[in-house]
Amino acid sequence: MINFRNETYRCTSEIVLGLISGKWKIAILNHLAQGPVRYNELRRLLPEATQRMLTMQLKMLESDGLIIRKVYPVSPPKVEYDLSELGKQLAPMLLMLCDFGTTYIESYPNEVSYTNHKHA
Amino acid sequence: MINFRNETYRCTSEIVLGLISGKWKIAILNHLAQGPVRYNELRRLLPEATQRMLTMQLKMLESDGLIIRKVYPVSPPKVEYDLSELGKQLAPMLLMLCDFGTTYIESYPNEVSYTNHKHA
DNA sequence: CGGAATCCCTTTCGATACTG
DNA sequence: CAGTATCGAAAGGGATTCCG
Repeated sequence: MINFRNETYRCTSEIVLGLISGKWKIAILNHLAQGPVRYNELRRLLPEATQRMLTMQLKMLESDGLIIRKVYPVSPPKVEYDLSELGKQLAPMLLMLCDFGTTYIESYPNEVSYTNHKHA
Repeated sequence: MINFRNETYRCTSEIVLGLISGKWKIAILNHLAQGPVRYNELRRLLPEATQRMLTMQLKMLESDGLIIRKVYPVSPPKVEYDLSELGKQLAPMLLMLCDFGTTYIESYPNEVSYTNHKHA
């Protein structure tokens, strides 16, 4: 058994699930993989995320050490989010998750469909 | 965008998170990786899981096609759970999750401790 | 033996409005 | 520009009891 930050886990994989589980975390990490992004640009990239949720997910990713929040002391304010070194190491794992997901849905072809956008 | 079973996803990895997120799913899958297990043996292996939760997680894994529930029409009843072919394909991915988890907690050595068991 | 049913609490998430 | 604050709904999970 593993005790980490006052929680008990049976496998380190359970810790990782906690790191990336959250409505927008994967989407955020995938965007940051292309390079640093400003807050409002993230809002534009994830139009269905409420401001509250986006901020919450960013705060969790930051406090878990996966991303870095950089504040530029200018006016108007400028805040940029970027992957940390730890966050960059996530890449191959996220890729495997995608790969299995793709394999998985191919087992259920008539339950899948694709759309370019979903306008709320 | 991907539509799968009436849900919208931005990446197939988000689907996978849904498959394995749940209090006991990882633990169940890890045990089943050693071979088929009966219901009450799972209860013994996961003493902290309530009967209700264990049953719920098993039902989800089964309806998602990752495990197979085999009922033997004998008395007393005998039910065995086993990995499906899809479930067996999870192995390398789960291993990567473990690996990243191990790497991750090594970045925070003084927030980790280990115990053999946790007796409720 | 292998569950299902009920009740309740906690966490997560959405909608909306406001701010330095 | 980049957030907070407040309220309430929904989903996840625990405790307990009952059943074929």
